[in-house]
Amino acid sequence: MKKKVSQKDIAQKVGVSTALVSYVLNNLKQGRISKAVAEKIKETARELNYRTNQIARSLKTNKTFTIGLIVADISNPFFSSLARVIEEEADKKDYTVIFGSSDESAQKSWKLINAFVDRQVDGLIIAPAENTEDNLAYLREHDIPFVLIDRYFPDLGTNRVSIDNYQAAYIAVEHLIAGGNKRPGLITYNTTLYNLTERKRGYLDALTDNNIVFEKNWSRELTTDNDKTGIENAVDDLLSSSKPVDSVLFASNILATTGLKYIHSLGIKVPGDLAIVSFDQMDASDLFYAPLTYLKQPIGEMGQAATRILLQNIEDEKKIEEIDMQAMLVIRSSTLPVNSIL
Amino acid sequence: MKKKVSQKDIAQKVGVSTALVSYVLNNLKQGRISKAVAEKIKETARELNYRTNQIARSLKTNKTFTIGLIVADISNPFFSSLARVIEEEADKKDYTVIFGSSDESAQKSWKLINAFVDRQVDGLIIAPAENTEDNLAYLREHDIPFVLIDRYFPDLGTNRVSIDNYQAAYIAVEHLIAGGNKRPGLITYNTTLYNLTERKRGYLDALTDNNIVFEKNWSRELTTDNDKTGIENAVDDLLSSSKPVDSVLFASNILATTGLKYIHSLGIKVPGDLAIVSFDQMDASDLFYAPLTYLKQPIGEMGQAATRILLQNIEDEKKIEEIDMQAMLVIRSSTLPVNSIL
DNA sequence: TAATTTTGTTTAATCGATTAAACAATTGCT
DNA sequence: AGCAATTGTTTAATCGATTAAACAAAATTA
Repeated sequence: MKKKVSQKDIAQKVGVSTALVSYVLNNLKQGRISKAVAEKIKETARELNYRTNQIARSLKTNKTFTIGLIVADISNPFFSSLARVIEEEADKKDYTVIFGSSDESAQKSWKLINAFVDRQVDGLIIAPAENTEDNLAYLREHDIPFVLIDRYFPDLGTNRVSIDNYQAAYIAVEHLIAGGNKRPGLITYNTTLYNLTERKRGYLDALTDNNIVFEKNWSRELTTDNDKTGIENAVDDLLSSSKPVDSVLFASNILATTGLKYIHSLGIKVPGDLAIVSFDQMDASDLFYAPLTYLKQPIGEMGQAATRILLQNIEDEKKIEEIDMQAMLVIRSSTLPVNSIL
Repeated sequence: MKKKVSQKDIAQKVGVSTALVSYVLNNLKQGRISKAVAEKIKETARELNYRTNQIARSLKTNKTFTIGLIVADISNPFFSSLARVIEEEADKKDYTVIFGSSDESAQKSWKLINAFVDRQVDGLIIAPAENTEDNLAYLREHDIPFVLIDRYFPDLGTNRVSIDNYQAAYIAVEHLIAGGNKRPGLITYNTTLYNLTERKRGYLDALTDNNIVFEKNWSRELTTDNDKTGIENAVDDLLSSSKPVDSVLFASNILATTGLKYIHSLGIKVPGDLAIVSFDQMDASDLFYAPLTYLKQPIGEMGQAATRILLQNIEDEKKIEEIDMQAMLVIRSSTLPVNSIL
């Protein structure tokens, strides 16, 4: 095997010190170095296929040009789309991304953060799991820049990029009500994650503001592991009460996909028997006979903003940015007004 | 901010040399070190919240416990699912994954490989783009272990994990023919990537072996950028000839999703007017009135195998493994026999 | 011409860990 | 007691780059 070429090798071949090699390859000390020597060094570097050892450089410069990305699950299309955008934005500034999935577990989260910090990442983009405030406090104490994405802790005042989930859920439910639905249900997760509590709050307030009295069995909160039977039971619950819901808001793409498959298998007519709105884009529903009305998150902009903020924090200013974006309600057949159906 | 704690800090506090600290923290020189000192060092490390600087360690040990993952597009569910598995397997052995999307471009691929190698990754898992044989030759020359996934170059004899694409396409087309279809079409990519040429070969051979003479306008090859109009035109082409196809095999999940949406919008009945088989699992079609018959790749096992082989190659043996797995034909309504429909 | 600047390059410390080799102090053996 | 083996710890080199500071030679200035 070809063993790795170091600056020392170049220095020896050209007959100069390694300092000079370093200066030339980094275009430093511009006015000082003789053009001839500089050229010879560059040429030799090319010739030997020299590549700088980033590990060595990082040790000295204390900069790795690497950022860590922690999401709940990289195989979830929402997060993998974010990852794609983040990767691209990072790449533009020559940063590389290392990633990990927390599975919504505070413990895994902590493990990942440590693994990344041990690797001296320059910063992190995190979709934080529940009860990970201490993780963030740790990062803060150690002056490691980070940006939260999707969820956040309103009390912490950290960098963050998210949508206004209250508002999103609110308009979704208003839309359902406007369409003639009198008993909108909610299927969400049992969690204190802010994005989801906000979704629930938006749902409840939309009911109240429209003079609808919320009934306890209109809503179900599931474990975050997206257990299929759990979701199916929740659907059953909402539909089997004596006064079943006439519409549902699903609080995530996975809930909606799984729930919809089940609803479909039960032969329930959408939107006739049940109107449906979901969070997040999903290919899955484009082919359903009644494409779902959904809340579209601006994933591209979120990823770009998060990366921009992180890199700014890394490179210089320590200004904290809290960015709220708007989700867009994309109206399709799954919520066609009840009247227009009959 | 709390500045970082090094072994030196521990050494000073305890009053010993850094060598001793290193030995203790790595559980080396077991019999030699006095229990008391060892305990004190460990305790002080805990107390100071010491974390080892992996960059420094890597420089010395020439090992980063990092692997690079290069796929065509991390936001493609096929690849993000693979990524998830790889991440988990890697994590079990304390490896971290850095990733990048090549967009099927040899140039981006090369850029990514260099970025990763500069960061001294211990190895790579790659879904190689077209014309990247030289990239792989480079890795080989430099003794950097890698495993190809999904696609490979049969002449190179590298580590690889893939399915038998010829066989997969073959059984899919046989299934179409057995169902009464006489003019199966193919929508695939215009590429020399082995997995796709194999799919085409399987398609053609299945026709021949069943005494069906392939006609040129049964198949379309598209650019790998998954351009929507391109896909729609291809569907138009296959369906608009004087003797249109009666069934289609889509060579990827994206082609199938996009194609199916279009077919649906045209009001074409599946499988009545057109039977459909696609490669790869897609939520998207579960909700279609005729769930698609598809070729299911064993993503979990592929990811596990790839990671296992890579780590083995990294840690010791240099044995080359070429693994072919089987895709499973999952038969659903989109290919119900023509007769049973009429 | 002597003193000063400028130009071109080298020296050597450093980043934070690892680790072979050296060393000193005990302990064991005969 | 005398020598070897064992135990406990330190010294110092090293990984590959960066970079402040030193130095020597050439060019400029007075």
